[in-house]
Amino acid sequence: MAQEITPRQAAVLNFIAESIEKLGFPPTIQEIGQRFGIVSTNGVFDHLKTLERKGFIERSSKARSIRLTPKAAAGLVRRHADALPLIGRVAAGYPLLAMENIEEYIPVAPRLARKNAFCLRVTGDSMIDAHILEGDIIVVDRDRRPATKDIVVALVEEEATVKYYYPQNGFVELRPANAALQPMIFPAEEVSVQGVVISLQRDLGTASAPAF
Amino acid sequence: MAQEITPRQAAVLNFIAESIEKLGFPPTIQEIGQRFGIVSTNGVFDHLKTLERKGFIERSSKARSIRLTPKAAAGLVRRHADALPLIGRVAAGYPLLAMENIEEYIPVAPRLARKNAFCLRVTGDSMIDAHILEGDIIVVDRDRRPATKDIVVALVEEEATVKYYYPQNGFVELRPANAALQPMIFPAEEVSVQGVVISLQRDLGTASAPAF
DNA sequence: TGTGTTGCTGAACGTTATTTCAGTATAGCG
DNA sequence: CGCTATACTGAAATAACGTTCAGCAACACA
Repeated sequence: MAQEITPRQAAVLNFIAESIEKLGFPPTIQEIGQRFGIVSTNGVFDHLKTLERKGFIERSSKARSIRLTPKAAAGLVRRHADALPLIGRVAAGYPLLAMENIEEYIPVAPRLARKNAFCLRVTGDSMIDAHILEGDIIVVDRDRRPATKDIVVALVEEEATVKYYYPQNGFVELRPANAALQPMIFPAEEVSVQGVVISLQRDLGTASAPAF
Repeated sequence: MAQEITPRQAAVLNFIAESIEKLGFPPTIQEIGQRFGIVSTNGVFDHLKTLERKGFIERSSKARSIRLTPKAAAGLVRRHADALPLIGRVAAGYPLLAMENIEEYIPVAPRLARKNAFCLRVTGDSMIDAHILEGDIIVVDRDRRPATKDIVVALVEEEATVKYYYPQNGFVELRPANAALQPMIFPAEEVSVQGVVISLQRDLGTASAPAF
C-alpha cells in the first residue's frame, strides 16, 4: 500500500488543480476522463478513490465536489499565496529563505508572487535620488539577471546593500543614488548579487511635508 | 432595466462567493434554493440569469459552472478583502466606488485592507520631491481627517490631484512637492478632500539609473 | 506461482442538475 | 391605468453526473 503518488495520479491531481484555478471549479469525472483518454468513468473513479485514500483530495457524492487538501499542494508544481517573505537579514553563508529569517509575508500582486522573489526593508538613504527611502519595502527578483544600471541587492563583506549595478572588467561598481555618497568598486568575486529590485511599497502613515 | 444589484440578488451573489470560498466550488441551483427557501429551481434560475445579464457572474449549462466576474467583487460585503479597489477616475458628482469605476483589485497588507480606502494611479510628477512618481499606485484612506502637511487626494474643478494639504482661514492651499510648480490656493468650498495618502506601491520592472 | 496494485473497459442504474413553459403576486413609474 | 421588473410556484423534460458490478492486462514481489 504505497503512500506515494504515482505519475499518473499526479497528472490527474494536477489537472484538477488547473481546472480549479482556470475555470473556478473542479472538473467532473467525465471531464477528467476526456482529458486523459479514459473512456470508462470508473477508470477515473478509481483514481479519485486512490487520491482520496492517500489524502490528496476530499470529495462527496455531489457533482464537482472535489477539494484539494493541504497535502495536495506539496505534490503540485506550485501553489501561490500571493505573498512574498520579508527577509530579516541577508548574510553570506546563511540560507536566505530559512524560516527563522522570515519576519512576515507581504501581500503582492499575483504577477510578482509568481516569481522567485523576496522582500527586504530598506535601511539608509543611499538610494534617495532614485526615490527609494529608508523603511521602504522592496521586492527582489532572484532569477532576473542584473543588467547595467539595474537596482540590485548585493552582498559585500557580509553586508547587504541596495545600489545601482555597473559591472566592469573583473570588477563591479556599486553606485548609490545620493550625491553625498561615492560609488564603490569591488573585485567581482567579492560581490554577490542577490537579485534585482522590481517593486517597492511604502508606508506614509505619518509622512508630512518638510518644514520650509 | 436597472443595472444596479438588488438586495436579494446581492444576497444570492454573496452566498455563491461564500460557497466558493468555504467549499472550494460553486453551489448548484438547488443548493441556492435551499439556502434561501426558494422551492422552485426556476426562482433561482431567474436570479442567475439576472446576475449574468448584469455582469456579476458567468456560467455555462454544466453543473456548478458559476464563475464570479471581477465586477462581482464590488457587490460583495467585503470578502477575502486583503485587496483594495483601484479607481479609474475621481470625479465630482460621481460615486467613487461605482463598480464601473473599479479597474482591478490591488493586494495590500491586511492592516490597510481593513480601512475604508482605495487605490489610485499617480499621474504627473508634482509630488516628485516627496518621492512619489508618475505611475505609482497610492493607497488613500477616506476616513482619516487630513492634517496640515498631509499628502491628500483633492478634487478641484472636476480634477483629482495629489498634493500637500495646508488649510487656511476659509481657504485651502494645495502645495506640490516640485520646485518647478507653484502652490495653489482655493476657497475651501471649491476643494473636496477625498482622503489621505497612507501608502504607495511602485513597479520598477524597467527602472534604470539616470544617464550621467 | 500466486497475490496485490495500478490502470483501465463496458454496461447499467439512479440521482442530480439544468432548462423550459405556464403562471401568480407585488411594487414602482409615468 | 397599463407597463415593466422583481421574485417567485409547480411541473416536466432532458442532459449531466456519480456509483456500482464484473472483468481484463501488465507489473512488481516474494
